[in-house]
Amino acid sequence: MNHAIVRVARLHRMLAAQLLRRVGLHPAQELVMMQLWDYGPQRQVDLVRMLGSDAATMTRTVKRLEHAGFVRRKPSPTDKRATIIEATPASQAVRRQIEDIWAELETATAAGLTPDQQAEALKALQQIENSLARAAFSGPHQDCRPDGP
Amino acid sequence: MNHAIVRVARLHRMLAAQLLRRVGLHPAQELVMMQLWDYGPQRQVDLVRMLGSDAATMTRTVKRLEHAGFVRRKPSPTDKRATIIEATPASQAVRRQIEDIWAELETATAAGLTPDQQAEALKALQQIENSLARAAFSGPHQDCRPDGP
DNA sequence: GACTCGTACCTGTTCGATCAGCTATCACTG
DNA sequence: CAGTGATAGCTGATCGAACAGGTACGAGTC
Repeated sequence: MNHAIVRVARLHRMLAAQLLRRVGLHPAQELVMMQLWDYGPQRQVDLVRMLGSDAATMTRTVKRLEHAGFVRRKPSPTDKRATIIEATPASQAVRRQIEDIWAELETATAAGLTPDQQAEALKALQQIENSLARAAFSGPHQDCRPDGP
Repeated sequence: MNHAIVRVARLHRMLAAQLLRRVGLHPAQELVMMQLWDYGPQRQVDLVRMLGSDAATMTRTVKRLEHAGFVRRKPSPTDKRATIIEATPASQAVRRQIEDIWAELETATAAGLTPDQQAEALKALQQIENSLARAAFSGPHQDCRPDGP
């Protein structure tokens, strides 16, 4: 199963990259945009939390998106540590395209599976996700001892 | 399904990285080693083909593995372009550990699924892999026309 | 032997993921 | 108010993934 997951992951990512290049985005950047479009302006930490990403990665991703003109940053009025990220009006121009790409990806993935099989596969994936999350986050404690002094 | 695949992929990779750090390897490096252990010395192209990776990536991965003492390179006796990669005797010391890690990963992944469900999930993954491969490699042809002159 | 074409590999570059280290701010406590 | 710890964000470094471009060799052709 490991090999299968690795290969599916790579192919899925590769196909996503291929499709996204049409609009000049890289994988992971479109997730940020979709998050912003769907839930409005928010802080980087919120993006990190929602996308399960990393703060350092998010910093650079946002920087690139800002440079490309897709997002804008403004200081939070209530917390001087935080910056609010929002999608620019210009970014709305590609929103539709990205949603189409996402749908195309979904179609390509599900091709060859009956609706029933799709539902089953989705359930299995979610179960696997839960198991992996448990193993990844609580498994390695091993002892719950950081490292001493 | 897209989101599920992305999350599972990330978690799976994260867990693999976590486990592999014990033996000082990074994700993808262990795939090369397992390939070499299972099928013996071979050329880089063969590794690339078997692992579905990229020639450039393989060059650097092999370089790091060589630097770490896990593999050795020797010129092919029959083809002066090619180099043969082989696992060093020293690498055998971690073979068992890596196989254990792989098994642990498999266990963590399958936890929460009955054997029947595992078989179903594996079949679904393979079907998805096929569909994605078709979409990724023959899909973007769009017309099979390179670009003219 | 010179040409051409494909193959095997390397290098440079860009991007995502992650770890470690750093600053600024906030919230809480004495 | 000063001290402390948590939080938000940035930067440097390393590694994998992928693309583009380049070198060296092999095989076939004329």
